Amino acid sequence: MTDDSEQARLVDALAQTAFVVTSALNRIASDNDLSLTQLRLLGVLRGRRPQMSHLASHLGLEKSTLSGLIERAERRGLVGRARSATDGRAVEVFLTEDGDALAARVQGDVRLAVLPGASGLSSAERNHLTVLIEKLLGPTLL
Amino acid sequence: MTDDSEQARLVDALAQTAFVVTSALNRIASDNDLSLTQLRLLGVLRGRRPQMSHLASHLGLEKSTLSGLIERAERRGLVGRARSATDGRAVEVFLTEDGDALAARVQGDVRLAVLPGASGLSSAERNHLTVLIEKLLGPTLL
DNA sequence: TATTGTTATACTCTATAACTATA
DNA sequence: TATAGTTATAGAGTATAACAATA
Repeated sequence: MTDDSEQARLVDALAQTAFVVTSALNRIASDNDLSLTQLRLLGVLRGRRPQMSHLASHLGLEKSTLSGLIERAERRGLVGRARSATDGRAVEVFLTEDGDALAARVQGDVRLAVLPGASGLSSAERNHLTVLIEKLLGPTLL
Repeated sequence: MTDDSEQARLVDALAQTAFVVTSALNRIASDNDLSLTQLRLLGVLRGRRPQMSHLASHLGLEKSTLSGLIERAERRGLVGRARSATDGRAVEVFLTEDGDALAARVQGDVRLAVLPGASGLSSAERNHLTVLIEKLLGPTLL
């Protein structure tokens, strides 16, 4: 096999992985009345209490986009906002009790969704796959 | 390592792969003034001339969603629509010359984007990774 | 009647630009 | 002046429901 077609096959496999995993995440989000972005938001907020600005850059969103996102999540009772005690301009975001419970449920759903696919691999293969992915993503992050 | 934490690590690696690859695809799409959905659309249309209904189910979209998507792509001169010769209800979609050229460029960009990450792996590792991903996605598709 | 596609409507996500308040 | 956040505006993507044309 030439290096070129190897490359193409890996690219296709990665792209397909992205679409399949994203589809699964989208379905899980939908089943819980969430968008994919809100699912990410809940995941990021577990155990954290970031400022709006930090959260925006972590999610790769504009601050105005995040304002809207948080506004809708807050209206649904999933997150709360509080003025920072040390910086009068800053606002901290946190999960409510309901939001944390939902985040926990969603995380469980995600793990369940991967189970059937993973069961086709041996334990050694799963570990090897994990290591290879980590090695691929590690240095340059594409 | 317990099976549970193995599982969690694989799930995390897959989710991270999805986000990283999706981010890269989004950036490439943006650089070419496309949305991620339009990038997918161009990829799917290369060398094909599907009906609206088939295209919608292939992309996992509602027919009304696809109508809007195609309408915008058509307005930009990337795709065309034509009534089916054999079924007066059906509409076929195809890439214009401009659309095909853009699709080719985008495909090249995607391959370039994966290069740096892939270069951290040996040829044998790349092939093994590809095989494992294909095995994971193959049977159940999550 | 069933299928194919479009249109109307509504909501989320997204960005840019203008604004307010604080540092 | 610079930073943190919100609001106004606009456009894309998405779905549901109602509709028209064809099978």
